[in-house]
Amino acid sequence: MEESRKSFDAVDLRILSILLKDSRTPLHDISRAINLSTTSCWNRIKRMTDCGVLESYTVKLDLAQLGYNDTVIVQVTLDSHSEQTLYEFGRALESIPEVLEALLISGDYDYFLRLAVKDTRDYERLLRERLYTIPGIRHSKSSFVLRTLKKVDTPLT
Amino acid sequence: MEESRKSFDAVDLRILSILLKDSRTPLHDISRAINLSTTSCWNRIKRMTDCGVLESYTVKLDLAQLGYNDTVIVQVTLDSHSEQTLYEFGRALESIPEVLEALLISGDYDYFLRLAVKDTRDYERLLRERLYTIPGIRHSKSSFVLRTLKKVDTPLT
DNA sequence: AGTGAAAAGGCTTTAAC
DNA sequence: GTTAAAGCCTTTTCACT
Repeated sequence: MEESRKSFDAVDLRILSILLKDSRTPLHDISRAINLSTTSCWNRIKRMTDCGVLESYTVKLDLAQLGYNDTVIVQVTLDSHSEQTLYEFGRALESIPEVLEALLISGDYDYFLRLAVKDTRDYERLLRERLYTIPGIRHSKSSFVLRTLKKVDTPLT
Repeated sequence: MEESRKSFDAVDLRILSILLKDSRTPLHDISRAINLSTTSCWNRIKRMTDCGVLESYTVKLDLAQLGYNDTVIVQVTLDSHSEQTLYEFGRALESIPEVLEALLISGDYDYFLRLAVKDTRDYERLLRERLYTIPGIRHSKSSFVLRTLKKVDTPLT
């Protein structure tokens, strides 16, 4: 973590794009794809790792095969909007594995939650045992995801 | 892609958990962490790759460093809910890189979109030039993400 | 399913240009 | 920015339990 440059050229982006599709693509293949030596590719990847734009290497999993067949969007309104309440709400959500995403939203001082649940029974249990036990929830509204039209992690193509 | 078993034991999940944190963890380190030979680890990973639960190896990027500082949630209602309209809506969203997520939701026949934008000007441009040009949008409501309390990809710890 | 050990291949560094 | 080469580490295969 030495460099902190924040400019990336088109070649950098092409490398990231390749790594997004398959992070185990050999350097040799990357260098051929973008017409650059393997050493240059390596230096660019190292620079992007050091400056943090390339945060980590990970895997993508099929949640359905792990039993998580449904996604639920829950909109929540809290009683209070103090920093204290927000902090405790965040802490509580952190400890619930099924809460994949929790966003504080402008406008109505609402929260958007995205949950991964096994089925409707699991969803009901989660809401009753884990979510509604969090103090300070004034109101909530759930929507089941019927279809995922698109899901990507970055605007990079 | 030969096997299609859909049962995974605790050891499989531990391997996935390690790969989620760092997909470049050497097999040797994984095997030490779970008390299993490298070959067994390799066989389990291969099995999970073949059956598709381990979809792909990828990287996590820092979107802010790439210039995408803001996230916007857009809720959309369409004029028609026919399969044809849905299909064309999905196609149009597919071609907009900034649309990271598009979900068809139960209840009001609404869509949830999650957009990555550089700033408010970029958001305004995106809405005016790309989103509102899609035919069939009856109504939309935007919310800026003020804070991300939590964001993970799986319920696995 | 499991193991250890050998073979194959990719990563990383260095050096010279 | 380039190529080339060496050493190291990881992945992959194989023979066997």
